[in-house]
Amino acid sequence: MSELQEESSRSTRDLILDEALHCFAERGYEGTSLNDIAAGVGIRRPSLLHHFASKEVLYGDVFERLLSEWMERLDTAIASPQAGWAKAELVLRAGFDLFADTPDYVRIMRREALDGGIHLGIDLSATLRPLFDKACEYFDEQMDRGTFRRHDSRHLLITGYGAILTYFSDAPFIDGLLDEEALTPNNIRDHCEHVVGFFRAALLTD
Amino acid sequence: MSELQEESSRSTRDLILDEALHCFAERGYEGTSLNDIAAGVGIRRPSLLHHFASKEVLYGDVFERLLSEWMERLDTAIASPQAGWAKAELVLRAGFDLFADTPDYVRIMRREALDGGIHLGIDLSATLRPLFDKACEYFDEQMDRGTFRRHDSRHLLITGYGAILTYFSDAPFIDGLLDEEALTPNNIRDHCEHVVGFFRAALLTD
DNA sequence: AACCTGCTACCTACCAGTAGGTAGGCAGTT
DNA sequence: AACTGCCTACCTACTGGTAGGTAGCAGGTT
Repeated sequence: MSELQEESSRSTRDLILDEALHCFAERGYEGTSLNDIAAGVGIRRPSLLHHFASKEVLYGDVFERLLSEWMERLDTAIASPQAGWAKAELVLRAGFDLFADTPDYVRIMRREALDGGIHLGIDLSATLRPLFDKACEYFDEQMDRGTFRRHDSRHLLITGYGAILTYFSDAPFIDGLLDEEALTPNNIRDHCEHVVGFFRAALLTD
Repeated sequence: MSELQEESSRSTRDLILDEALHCFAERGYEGTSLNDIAAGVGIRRPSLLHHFASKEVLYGDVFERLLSEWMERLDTAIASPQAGWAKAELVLRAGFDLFADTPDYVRIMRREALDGGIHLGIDLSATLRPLFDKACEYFDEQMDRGTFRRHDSRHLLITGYGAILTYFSDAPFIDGLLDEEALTPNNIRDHCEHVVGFFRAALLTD
């Protein structure tokens, strides 16, 4: 029953989610008005509020979609049967691809990290914590058996998180430093290769 | 003449600048109202606007103070007579100390990088560009003479920028990952040591 | 000493504009 | 008849900014 209605309803819902994601990523939670989002979709604000009870709820739904998509893609990368440096490199590249594919997610994520998650009902760190812990275990294991040079695994992961995320989140700023667009496919690839090489140099002793 | 008047005037001005820095760092440009700042100082909004022509001007002045302080401290670190890895380590540690001393500056800086500098009259990248280029030259030189392992100096610097800045800007988020406060003196020192060790491992071949 | 002038720092009261959110109506589908 | 998706019209709260007034202090004139 009402398959078409649900179809069209979900479609509008998704259009709103898409536009909201883009606006929130571009200008932040406070910097984005419901009018902006509604206008981007081509409807009026009250019509938007027909689909989402409030601005907060909309923001939460945007973030939920982000997290589920990221978790899914990262989970498959982490579950790969590789081992040693090959696996670390694969996850690193998967993260890079993920961020390159979803730059708006990166920026909204960074804004949320900056604000400490005040706009979210959920606890962001707690959601990502299992992945973080699993990664820690992996690095500790590798370092115990001498495959990797010894580092503090938790700080190592935070350093990696910052190094990768920043290139995408601060792209406008980096544009000015490089005198060219940071987010062209070529430059993204270059930076990816650099980060991979940098981490290999820091972790492998050969 | 009127030395006392100027004294008290500058004092209020500075109180406003301090409070504005903190509010803008905490909640961003749009998330901060002039009422918030005025209330923090203990005056009314119109009185605040007596000292600063507009919200934009106030924000610009806050940022100007930030930049001049950062540039000054970094300049002296860069001008040190050290060489090779010792100099890189010294600048790295100076940057760490600088950020640890001024966490509000870091957060407002990161917000500005995220937004691409739309709130600022000045071009942020252009201001920091000379330092960036000088650092690039230095690394290139070291790599040419074989002191450092070969990396792309520009991407290397961006990686370093992200790795250091993130620890401070995303502190609330990192708190949740570490299960302890990221910005305690002990944890800051630990992360600094980690980053220094990580960069040494990546750059030195010994 | 008493007075006037000019200035700074602050105030209350108000402006137009915009924010998020609600009420109620209308057209089309089922 | 009931429901959906969207609309216009409206509300209250708050935004940045302005108008106009007041208290207090400095310097000069009388």
